[in-house]
Amino acid sequence: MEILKIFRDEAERLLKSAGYPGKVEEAREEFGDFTFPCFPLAKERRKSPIDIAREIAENIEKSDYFENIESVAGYVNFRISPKKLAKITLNAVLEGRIFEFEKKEKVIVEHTSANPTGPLHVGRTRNSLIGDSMGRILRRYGHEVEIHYFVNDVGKQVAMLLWGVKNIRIEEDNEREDYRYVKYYQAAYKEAEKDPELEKKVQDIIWRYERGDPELRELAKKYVGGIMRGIIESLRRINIEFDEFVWESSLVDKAREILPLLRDYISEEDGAYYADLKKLGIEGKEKLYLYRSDGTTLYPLRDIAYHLYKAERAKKNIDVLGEDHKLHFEAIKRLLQIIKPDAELYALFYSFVKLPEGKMSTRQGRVVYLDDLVNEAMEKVREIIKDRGYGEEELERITQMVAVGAIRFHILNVQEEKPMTFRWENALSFEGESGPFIQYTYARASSILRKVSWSGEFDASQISHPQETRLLKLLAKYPDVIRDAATRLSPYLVAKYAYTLAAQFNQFYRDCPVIKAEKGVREFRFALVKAFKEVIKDLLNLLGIEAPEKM
RNA sequence: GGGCGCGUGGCCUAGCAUGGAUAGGGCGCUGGCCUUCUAAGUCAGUGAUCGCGGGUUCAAAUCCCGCCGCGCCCGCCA
Repeated sequence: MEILKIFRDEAERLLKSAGYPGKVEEAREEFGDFTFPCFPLAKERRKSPIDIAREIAENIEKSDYFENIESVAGYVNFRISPKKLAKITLNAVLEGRIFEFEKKEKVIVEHTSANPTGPLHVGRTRNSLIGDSMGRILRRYGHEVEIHYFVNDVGKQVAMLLWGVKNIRIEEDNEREDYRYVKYYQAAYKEAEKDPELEKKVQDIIWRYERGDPELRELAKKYVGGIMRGIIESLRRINIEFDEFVWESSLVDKAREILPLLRDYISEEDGAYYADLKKLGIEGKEKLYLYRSDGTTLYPLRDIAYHLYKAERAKKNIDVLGEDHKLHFEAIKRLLQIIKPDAELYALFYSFVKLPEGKMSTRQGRVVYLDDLVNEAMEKVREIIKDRGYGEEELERITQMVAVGAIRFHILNVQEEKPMTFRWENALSFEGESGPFIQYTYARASSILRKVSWSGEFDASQISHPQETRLLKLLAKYPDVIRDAATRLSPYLVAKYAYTLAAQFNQFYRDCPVIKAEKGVREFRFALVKAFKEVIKDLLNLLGIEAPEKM
């Protein structure tokens, strides 16, 4: 239910009946809510914009949707009636209608899909958080959403890991599996630097693994499976879960089957096959190899097989991908659509999280692991709330919520394609534009409602304070924000809005006493606080952040 | 070299898709506000040639062209 559209439509209806049909725009607050710039009309009407605006304002019909319509410097400004707004908005929120969107289609969101060669680091986590939040937003928007992780157990990286497991002896301690096994991977790469022959041995592992070599499958089950368990555990700590894990090795046969379907676009070279991207209208690369001359498949082919698998299950597919995948994605999409022309495939690209000293790399051990970030954040939160008289269990619970809130918000609050540099002091900031700020605001609202008993009745005409109106106007934007985030595939829009809304509530909180307000006003404010609480809780949920009643 | 993305106060960031009225926030720094619903809050001050140069327009951070800087991609890796 889009609330502002009701007012926008009314403004445009009034303009039309005044003889000046057109679109209104959002106005800066000091001028009103909607504005109609008259400059473009000046030429055709042979009048100055100022006169046109004045004429409209003088002749326009009155409406109880607007408390004021006036002309200022060539603009016609409309100011929404607070009473009308309060009535529509509060009812929409409190009856839950504001959260309802049209039922849409099935969507698969694939995210993270990190190589299972070691623990998850913060660089990769941006992918996970964007994907997870995107999934939540699409679900809220009415889609039936399924979240996928594509487990890359076939490629060279995993072959390196397995080579390491077989050939390098490492003292294992009691660390979690992902931390234990990554050492084989790192050691194998060190070995590869010294020994150029290793490349061949790894190719042999790839070949045998693809053909289902039992010993290698067994090893992969233990080591790749173990690392995956670690990654899943790390992600679970920050509220991320998946509906389906698709193992790449399970798609090798399917990958071989689809090769002939692409035959018109494929050429052979020494027994290897590649797609001619130029012929497909894709710039940046000529030959995309799909099949090695030794008879093993290459990642692009397996990826097409996977996308075909997904396209058969859902009309719409969204991949969350690092910026390095742009060309690959274009190619995959074209090739997929040759096989299945009605497949709808979209990508949500993001830039890497770097360290001040450069790109994160598991191979080189230059990383900040997600678990370390979570641990640090928890320690810092614990330090802040340890003397607030919470019981042990509650303290741990709040600590966890706030720490995760800080991390998730920090990463989600930036436009996805903007490069990010990880800095501890920023990631662990709990003040200002941060997750804990919003959670704290939620706790304040909860605290008010906890202290009163209220029948649920209220009178919207009791609206009296500008801060009440401001808060309502922002609440009324909720449906537009969700629609934008869902259609533009941009979770950060939700993060920005959540912060703005919380900040607005804090101003209301400062200026408008609720519990001590006189009868009538008090009930109206209860309703407003309750509405804010509902909406901000939903927004936090879309960001994967829990809303603490106390903190 | 070609392609894609990013460039906004000391630092981080919104606005750019759909051009409009003094470019919003946050961090930092300075100074206020707890006898009233949680001070993880709030108020005031500080600080911006919107990378550079042209063009289009009544109007450009926003659109177009050229250039510069940074990142990413251009592999029988994934």
